[in-house]
Amino acid sequence: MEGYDKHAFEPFAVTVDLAVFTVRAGVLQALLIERGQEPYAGRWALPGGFVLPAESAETAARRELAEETGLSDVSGLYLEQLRTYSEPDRDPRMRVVSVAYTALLPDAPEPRGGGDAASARWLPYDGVGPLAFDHDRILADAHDRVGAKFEYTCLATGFCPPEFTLGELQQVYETVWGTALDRPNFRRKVLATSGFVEPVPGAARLTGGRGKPAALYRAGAATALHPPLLRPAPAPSQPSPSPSPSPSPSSAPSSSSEGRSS
Amino acid sequence: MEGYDKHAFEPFAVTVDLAVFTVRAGVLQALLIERGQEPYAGRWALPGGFVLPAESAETAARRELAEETGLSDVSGLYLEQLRTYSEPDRDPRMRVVSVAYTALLPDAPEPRGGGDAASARWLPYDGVGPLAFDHDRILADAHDRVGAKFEYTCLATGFCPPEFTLGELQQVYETVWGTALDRPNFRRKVLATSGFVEPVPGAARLTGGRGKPAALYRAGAATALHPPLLRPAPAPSQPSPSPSPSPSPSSAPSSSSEGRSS
DNA sequence: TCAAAAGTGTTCCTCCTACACCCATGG
DNA sequence: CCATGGGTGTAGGAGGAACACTTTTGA
Repeated sequence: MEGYDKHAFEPFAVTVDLAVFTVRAGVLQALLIERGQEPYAGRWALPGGFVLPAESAETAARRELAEETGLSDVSGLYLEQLRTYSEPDRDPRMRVVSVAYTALLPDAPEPRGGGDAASARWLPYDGVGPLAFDHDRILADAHDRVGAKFEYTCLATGFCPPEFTLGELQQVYETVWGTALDRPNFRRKVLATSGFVEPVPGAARLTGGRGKPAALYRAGAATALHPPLLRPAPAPSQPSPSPSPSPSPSSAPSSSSEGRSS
Repeated sequence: MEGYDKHAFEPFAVTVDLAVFTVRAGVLQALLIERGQEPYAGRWALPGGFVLPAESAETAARRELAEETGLSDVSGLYLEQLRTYSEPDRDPRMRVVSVAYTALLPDAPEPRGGGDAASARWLPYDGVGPLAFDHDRILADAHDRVGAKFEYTCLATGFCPPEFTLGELQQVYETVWGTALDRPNFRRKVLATSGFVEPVPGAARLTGGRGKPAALYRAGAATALHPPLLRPAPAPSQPSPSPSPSPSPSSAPSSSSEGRSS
């Protein structure tokens, strides 16, 4: 087991793949690029690239994220390793082991990638067609993980701009989970968790013209939620999403993705 | 980004490292091997090895697990990918990217490795000296993850033999968490979660001579815990008698991992 | 008869849920 | 004025923590 020899074995390529999410107008969107070459030419795929010899996978992920989004400063963004995908046949050309990362962006600028990405675009997560390679599974795994982490971490503020209202934060939760939440209770839970959000003194914003102006908040220093903010249990037998009529025409509840992989 | 060329880049070695735990006599133990060569000669390290060209990382992990433990059938064991460690300097000899896995064994046989392991042994997790490479961090990450998963999965039965008593299951929890639990409440929680354990009809075992014989249970089919079995909040070093919101923000007890990267 | 460990019951308190209700703003 | 969305209050219930208590065994 100690016989290291740099070229005694078939070389592995090590890459990173990025599952980048944003919430815009109540819709969960993923950053995807269109492939120009075989295999999977014309299909959408996750952004990513090779890990360079002198950098860690996380450094590579952050570099790729900056290239694909065109953002100059990605240091404040949430970026977390998801898991590694290593099936021998996941890339038909050669052996590629890919370390997948999940990233969250606030209401997103158009990618307009400064990098080598052919055409990077935000696409709605629901109904995104079959992706190249095993990227469907990676994206679904990332979504599951984000949804689960919403329950017991302060992750959701990663989808929000620097200053946001509690209504916007709630909409982030509802979009990612695909369920409606009770506004008064959501409000109390968030405010009761010290360090989740902190008020911006005196500031308020008109939220779409009508209605009372909402107070503004910033993300706090906390990273964990004690106690957790559990999502409502899905109705077991009958998957009808909402028994009560929701007059809001915006986001369809999108009863997708309640199957954990792994 | 599409320029694949098998030898155009410095080759990466891809390995798996195994964090294998067991609970014996109320002590959490980890499977370690003693290194015979530089670097880190004489130090303890995690078992592991190269991923072969035709196998996935998970297959490699299962193969290594069988080799190091000497068990012929490792198909029923819990084995889960932990995360990937890819710092460029984590192995001084060459670039090695390692996919770490966590495995759980019931009260363990001596390793008596049939494989190439120099000397594999169970060592108590607490006070295990500095390990080779970054294996300290991997082992600590694995421990954190196992502890966290105990809260919302049925993982703990992976430490138990095929038939076990609730007292033994509770001792597994107490050993991994390092806290004492209330026996009546623990019992109720476990039995209230359908599919966590199922009784073995009519069977009972004398647990150490004295005391009433305990009923025996098998692991059930469930894999998730709803609602979760939360571990008691670590006692704050500063007991604040006031129920008013005293901002004690930090209180990150030990979690050496799993933070937001900034 | 005592110690030890399994198993049961009960009380109190916290948190979650669900709604009802008031406040501010634009049309 | 009313529709819309922000913000507050409150009653009921489910679940957890703490602890008293009974049962069954070996010494």
